[in-house]
Formats: sequence, structure tokens, C-alpha cells
Amino acid sequence: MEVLGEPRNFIEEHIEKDLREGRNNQRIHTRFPPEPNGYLHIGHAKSIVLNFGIAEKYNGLCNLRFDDTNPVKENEEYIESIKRDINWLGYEWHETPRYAADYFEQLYEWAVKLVKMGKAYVCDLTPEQIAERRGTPTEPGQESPYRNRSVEENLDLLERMRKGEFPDGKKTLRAKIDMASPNMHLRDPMIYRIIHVDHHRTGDKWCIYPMYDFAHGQSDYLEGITHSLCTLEFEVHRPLYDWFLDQLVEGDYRPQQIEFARLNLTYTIMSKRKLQQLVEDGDVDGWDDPRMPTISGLRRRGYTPAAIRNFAQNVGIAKRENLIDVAVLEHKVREDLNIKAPRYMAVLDPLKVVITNYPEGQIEEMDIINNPEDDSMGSRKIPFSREVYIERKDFMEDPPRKFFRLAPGKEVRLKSAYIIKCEEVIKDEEGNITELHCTYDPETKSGADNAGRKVKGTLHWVSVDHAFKAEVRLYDRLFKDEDPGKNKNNFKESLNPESLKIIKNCMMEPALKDMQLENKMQFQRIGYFCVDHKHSTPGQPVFNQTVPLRDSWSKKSNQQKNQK
RNA sequence: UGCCCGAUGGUGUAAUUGGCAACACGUCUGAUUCUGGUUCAGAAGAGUCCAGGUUCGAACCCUGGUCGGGCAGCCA
Repeated sequence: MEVLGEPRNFIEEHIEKDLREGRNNQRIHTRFPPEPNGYLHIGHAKSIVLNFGIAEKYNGLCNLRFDDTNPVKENEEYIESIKRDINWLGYEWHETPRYAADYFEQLYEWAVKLVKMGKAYVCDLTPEQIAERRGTPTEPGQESPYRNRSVEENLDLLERMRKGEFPDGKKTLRAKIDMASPNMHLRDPMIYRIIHVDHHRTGDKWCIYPMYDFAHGQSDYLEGITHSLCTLEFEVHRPLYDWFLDQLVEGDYRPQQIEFARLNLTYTIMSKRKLQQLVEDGDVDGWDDPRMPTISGLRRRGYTPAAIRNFAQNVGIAKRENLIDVAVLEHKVREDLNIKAPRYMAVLDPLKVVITNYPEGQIEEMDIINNPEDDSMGSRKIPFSREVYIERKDFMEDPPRKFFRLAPGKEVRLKSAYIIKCEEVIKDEEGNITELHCTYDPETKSGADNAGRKVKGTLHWVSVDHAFKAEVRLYDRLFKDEDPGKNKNNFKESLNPESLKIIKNCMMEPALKDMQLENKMQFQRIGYFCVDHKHSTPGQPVFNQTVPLRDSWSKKSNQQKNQK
């Protein structure tokens, strides 16, 4: 997947330097360490592509490790979804998935070791007291009165913590570092806390659980990780990451933490907590709602793994905060789908056209190319008859300049069929256009050489007698604000009420009836779509719009409007 | 009034490590087109946060500012 070449970013440069210097015996071993407390999103995809991509590029390995040190938030459903999403993206982790929980025993032993070294102690302070004594970023903290308990007492207390003799929150194990450190994370950070909650892997075996800082670096160490890549907010944790390992392990091998900026995308949010809130409050149709920035949402929306991978590579890796235009993501799906997606005819807002000089009852099977970008995809037949539907907005009674579509007295080509001319506009009593009467030129059949006749516009259509009705869902951005995450408290205020548009009576060409779940296709002149795997039923597909085609006409006509 | 990061077209990322700022998206022209898609050709748009300094030469090195982000969960 990855092309070996020049380093693409500062992390690869760092790695190549390590390789040159022979660090860690020139092994490269990364890991992707999600906490199973939610579904993966496009930001995780950036990390996945980075970690697995580096392993591939440098002939290394990449582990999947669930960072499951907090049983109150984590569960099996998330684990399954995470594994599914990574595989779907096209990656396979080294050996079996790892779990921080697999290391609980070792971690505990290390905690004991720290106690014996006099570098950890059991603290009886309440959460409030600990917070009070932690100080602030500008003021040093105060030492805990329990800081100088004897090794023996600490050992005894720690063991009793493990045995479950104390209720939640009553005691903690803390590292003895420096309450006056300018780095808050070095002010006697917590190592273990008491949580009497069953763990999805270890059941009721434990009632004390290690904190992230005590678990992550050591887990990296145990797995032989060489480069532990994480996001910027962990930068200040790095001294602690290194401190634990320096106390606990011997030898030259050390994993090293390197931080990069997380991905931000316009008009969406990347916070798992907030995404979960949308799911729980019913603002969306689950974690895989096609408007969600989750991997499963994008998948249901019709995005391809390749598009997401290419996107992740395209945005690059750096340390500065960023906000990527969602147009980049959209460009990447179009790029991929343009090559892969067969084209079909679908009319979203039908207007009937009667071709008055076409023989009644006659049906022609027209040849239509499946994908002009790929000859190997061949062609198929599509029925043509006297009555067809066209898109309502492809007709205007009083068209502006440069309207290349149908209008009274004007001609257009029906894609893969004939050139027709609009002769008459039929309206109901209220003046609504109900149908168009046109004539066709039999000499202009598609494929046949037709005396060089050219018309400016080509429309998609579908035969009235052969069409079937289907539901199509159009999606717009989930939020109205470019950066809804900025609105700290009420991010929901900027939810876009028009992010989902369900269109019931779209007219589809017959071949579309056989589409399978997740099949992707282009609706000619409209956009890329896929078959929704949640709401489709056999013989009655529901189509999700992945992304519309670029549309320079609507852009131009909007500009004209604005100029008036 | 602490510590740690960061700052390059509208957005994002580069710049062979000190040699006259490049690529992608977006925008705008034009050509081609039986998709106003695709493709092709081209254009506009930054002088690199600011001020000093070192140097023949600085986006890159030094000094001092400014601005932005992170850090005070028994979350990760």
C-alpha cells in the first residue's frame, strides 16, 4: 500500500534517524492503542494509517492494543466495532489484539517494586483533598501527609487495596516524585485507584485499576514497541512515561513517545464523548449514521477504505493545530469512486416527458456504458420508451442564458438515447408543470452516426413503464459551524437541521433493483450513492448519497443570482 | 503570573537541512466531453507572526517579543 520513498513527515525522519543510529536493534514496532469506549472516527483513521503505514514502510510490526484500564467506560461492543473498522480500512495487526488488562498482574508487581524502592505510597486523601493540594499550574502543590509511610505499611495497604478491603475512592497509590514540579503530571501522580466494577476481560479479579500513565508506557515496553505515537495533549505526560520506565526496567531498549497533532475536520466534531451524546440523545441514527465522522458512518455513507487512507496520507503529519476542509475528504472519495463506480440512471425529482412521435408501445433496449473511465466494466441495456422521466430542474420555462438543458423549443440529448425537442408544456389548473410533450429525432440514436448533430445538453432519464420507485437519502454537513467544537458547552446549537433529506419517490432504472448492500454507484449527473445496509430491504433498496458530483453549473447560477 | 508545544497563500503540508518558497484541496479562465462529471491547458493567491542579530546569503541559526494550543479527572 505504501510506497517507500523520502520521509513524508517529521516522525518518519525521526525513525530514519533511529535506524541510522541503530537504536533498539533497528526494530520498528508501532501500536494503535484505542480505549474501547466509543467508535473509531476519521481522526483515528489518521493515527491508524500513520501507525500501520510506518510498520509497513519500515518493515516493522504494528500491534492493536486496547487501552482498557477504566472498566466503567469500556465494553465489548466497542472492541468489536474497533476491530471491524481497522480491518475494513485494510489493515491487519500483528498477531492477536493486545489488552492493557493482560498486563494487570505485571503492572501490579511493578507497583510493588516502586513501593519497595520508596517511590510510591498509599494515600488516604479524598479526591477533593488531592485536588486542593495539587496546586495550580503557577503554584506548587503540597505534599500528602501520607507521603512518608513506611515501606511495610504501604505494602500492606496496597495488598489490602487489591483484596478489596476499602471502598471506591478511599485510598490511592501514588508515585513519589515532586509536588513542586512545574509539570503537573509529576506532582505525585496517581498509579492505582479503587473501582469495584467488573472488567470486560478480567471480570471481578481486580478492584484496583492502573491509571493511563502507569499502564501505557509499560505496555509499550512489554510489547516491544519502539515508537509510541500519540496526540499532542500527551506531550506533558512524556516525562512521566519516561520516569516510570527508568525506575522499573533495565537495559537499553526503550519505547519512545512522539506526539503529533490530531485531525480536525470542518463542520464536524471529533470528540468521542460528544459523538456518543449525539447517539444517546437520538440526534443521529446511531454511531454509523452516515452523517457521523465515524469510520462506520463513513462506510455506511459509501466512502471507500482507499479514499479514507488517501485522505489520511494527504493531510500529512505535523505538530501544529489544524482544521482540514471537509472538501479534501470529499475530493478523495470522488477521486476513488470516479474510477470504481458504475454509472446508473436515477431521477430524484421526476417530471414526465411524452415523446409524441415515438411509436406507442415500442421499447428499445439502449446500450449504455457502465463506466467511461474503465472500459473493462463493459456496458448494459436500458429500456427506452415513449414516456420517460427527467429531472424537474432540467427543465425551465424561461431559462437564463447558458442554460444547456430543456426549455420550450429547445433540444437536448437523452443520454444514450435520442435528441428530443420540447414542443409543449402541460400544466394543471394551478399552473404547475405536470408534463412535457416532446418530439424525438429518430436519426440521432446513440451510437449510430448521426450526421454530426450536436446539442449542448445531455440529460439522464428513466423509462416510465420500467422505472421503480425508491427512497434516496441526501446528506449535508452535520453542523452549520465550521468549527462546532469551539463552542465548548452547547455544540448542539449548531447542529444542521437540514443535514438529512429523505426523498421518497425517486424513479430508478430497473438494473438498480438488483443492487446489493453497500454497492456503490454513480447516479449519472447527480453524485455517488450506495445501498444503505440498515434501511434497505430485499428488492427495495434505500440509497445513501455519498457525495454529490462537482457542480459548476449550480455554482455559476448561484453567482448569477447573487449578482442581481 | 509557571511549564510544555506551535506559527509558511483561503485550508493543509513541503522546501534536498543556510541557496532566489513547492505540492494538494479550494478559487478563477479556457479546451475537450453523449455526465455543466472526468480529463487537459493555464491563472490568481504567501515573501514565511513581529523586531533585532549572525551570514555573501535566513522560512530554516541566535535573542527578545506577539499570538494560538495544551497542562490543575481517582478519564484516556
